[in-house]
Amino acid sequence: MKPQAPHCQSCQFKDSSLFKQCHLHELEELNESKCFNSYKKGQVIFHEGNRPLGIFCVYSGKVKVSRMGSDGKEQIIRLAKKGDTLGYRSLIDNTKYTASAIALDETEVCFIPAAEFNKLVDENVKVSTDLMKMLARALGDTQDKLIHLAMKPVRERLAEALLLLKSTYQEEGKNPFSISISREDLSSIVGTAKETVIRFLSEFKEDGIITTHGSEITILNPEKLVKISSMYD
DNA sequence: ATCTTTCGTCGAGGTGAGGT
DNA sequence: ACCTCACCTCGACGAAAGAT
Repeated sequence: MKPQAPHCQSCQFKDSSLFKQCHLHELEELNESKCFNSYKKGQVIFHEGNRPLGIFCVYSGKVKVSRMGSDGKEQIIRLAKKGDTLGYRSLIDNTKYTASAIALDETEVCFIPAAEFNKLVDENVKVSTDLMKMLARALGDTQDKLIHLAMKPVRERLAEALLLLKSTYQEEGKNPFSISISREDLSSIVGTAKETVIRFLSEFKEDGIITTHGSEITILNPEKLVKISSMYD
C-alpha cells in the first residue's frame, strides 16, 4: 500500500521546520507542488555530483549524508532525522550536490521543487532569515567536526559519534537509547576503519557503557560516553 | 635507537536473514 | 534443509608517530 502524503498545512513538523514562518497560503502552495516518496534502506535520495532540482524534507526514517573520499572510503558528514531539511545548500549555491543522501532505514521524504522553494525564499523574509540561521548553524557544526576529527583519537570520536546518534535519533521517553547501525556506517561517521570501531565498541561493552545485539547498539551509560568524548576538549 | 601506543589492513570464522 | 550473502568479530601483523 502506498503511504499517504502528509499535508504541509497540518504536517507535524510544520512548527519546527524551515517553514514554520510560512503563511497558510504559502503552505498550501508548497503542498500543491511537493512530491512524496518513500525509500528503502540503502536507497539513494540524491546523488553526489547531480544538479539539485529542489529540497528534501524528511518525514520519517533516518538519512545519512555522505561523500566519497579520494581513497574511495565513505565519510558521513551529517545525519538527518524526521523534520530535517536536506539539499538546500547546493540549491542556494546553485552547484552540484557535494554529497549523497542515503536512507538508513525505511524513510519517507517530501520533495519541494526548486522554483517553489526559491519563490518562497524571495517572498518571505522570515523564511530566508531562518534559512540563513540554518546555514550558519551547519557551518558551525562542520567547524566543530573538523576540529574534533583532527584533534581527538578514535576512542573519543567513537564516543562522540554514539552521543551524536543518541541526540539525533532518541525519541522522548525511550530509555535506554538503542539504534541499529552497521559498523561500516559507524566507522564512516567516526572516520576510521570498521575493525577499529568494533574493537572500541568491545571495550565500551566491557566497561558496561553499551550493549550490542547484532547490529543494534544500546547506550547504557551516556554520562561515561560524555566523559570519554570530552577528554580532549 | 628503542620501546610503546595507536590504528589500519588482512584473513578467517561465526551468525542471521533471505532466497530456493 | 541448504546455500548465499552481508555483516560482525577477533587475532595477527605492520606502519607511523610519540615517548624515553
